[in-house]
Amino acid sequence: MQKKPIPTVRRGRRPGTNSTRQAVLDAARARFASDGFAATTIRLVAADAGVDVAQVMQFFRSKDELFAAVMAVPATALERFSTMYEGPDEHLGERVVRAFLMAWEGIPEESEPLMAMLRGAVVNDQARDQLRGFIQSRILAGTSEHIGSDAALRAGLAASLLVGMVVSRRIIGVPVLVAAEPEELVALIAPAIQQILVPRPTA
Amino acid sequence: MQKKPIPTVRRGRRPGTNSTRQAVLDAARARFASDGFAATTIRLVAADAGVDVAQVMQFFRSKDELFAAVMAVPATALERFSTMYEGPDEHLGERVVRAFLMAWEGIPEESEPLMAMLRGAVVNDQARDQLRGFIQSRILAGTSEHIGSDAALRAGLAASLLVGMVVSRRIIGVPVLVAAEPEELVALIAPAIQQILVPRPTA
DNA sequence: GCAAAAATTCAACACATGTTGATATATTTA
DNA sequence: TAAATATATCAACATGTGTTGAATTTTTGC
Repeated sequence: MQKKPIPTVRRGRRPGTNSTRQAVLDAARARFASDGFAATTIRLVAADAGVDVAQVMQFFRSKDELFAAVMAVPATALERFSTMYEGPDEHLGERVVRAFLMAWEGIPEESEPLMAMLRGAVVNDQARDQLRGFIQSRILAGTSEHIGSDAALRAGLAASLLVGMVVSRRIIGVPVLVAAEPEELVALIAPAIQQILVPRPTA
Repeated sequence: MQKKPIPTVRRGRRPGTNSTRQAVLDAARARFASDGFAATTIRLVAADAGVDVAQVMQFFRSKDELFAAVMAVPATALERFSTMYEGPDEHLGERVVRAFLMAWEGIPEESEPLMAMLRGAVVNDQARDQLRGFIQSRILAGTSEHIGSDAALRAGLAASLLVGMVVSRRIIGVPVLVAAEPEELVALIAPAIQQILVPRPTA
């Protein structure tokens, strides 16, 4: 008797260095960003990463923790966000709009977690909490000196409107918005945001 | 031998008039609006309506068709929408913002289908298509005379921003926006929308 | 060198979901 | 009144999902 005829895939640990965990995380990030939380199945992520399903559970303990790991990344993206508020002047609106567009349309490593958060916010508490915090504090953090007593409302409002733009462009896929050049969008939206953030007429 | 001891619930058709179909539709509208498409199960809708699961399938043939039936209603809400553009003048932005707020915060029969559309748009093609059409054409339809060559982009953009406001207020639940009075929101956003819709400075 | 730990696959469970078929009662139609 | 149709319940199936446990191989720590 011979051994098993053709062991299609070897069973145990594979030789060499193991980069599987990162592969799983990358696959998950892409899936959560493009398919949303509910439609992303662990089996699909595993297949994308070329790994068994149980591996995903081994590294990250549950689907929720995998999602948390994916969304932990935006912390990086958000730092870059903050620096974009430096240089206080009357072009605040323009800088804010640019920051949003760049954050959501930059390199996948940074934009995908944001998309995952956005898509997930409808179904997943974790994502909704994170997005809520993002909307409420992101602009306010960088501009508190500029605005008056209703600063929080104005900042939250501005962020909300910009989230609407991103949603329409990246999730809903409204043709005119998808087709528009980023600079075209900046030119149209910046004055509006400026007007919301800075009480006085555009100056 | 007696008959069955206690037939807890009678089996066949019940006497009198049947309002079940409407009850199911109402329950579905409320569920889709508050829980979204994926999280709304047919069993839950049936329970809300006090009906067996199979009834739901009997009346509407599938979950998708039930959702379609729910979203067919906004046609009504959208007519009301159109009339709000009458009276062309420089307060266009204000009227548009008010129209959005009223549509999404009015009576449940009209606002719930819109919420269902919004929540569903992330997961369901049907909802996404409808929302896309809504964003692209709703404002444009009532304002084409006012704006210039890039009318479509400006209209789509304005609608997108307003959708962002509704999403933040009704779905994400951003505290400052939830707490704000509608008129407060109108006062802050209207000038911004006006500026986007009408190229010239606010006049 | 050897035992413990880590990485990997396979098989299966438990559960929820959309959907269907059989059956029973009421209403409507012929 | 008899047949056809509409409304209602129940039980079950097929499928997909997150999750778990056992088995197998490699690497690592002592």
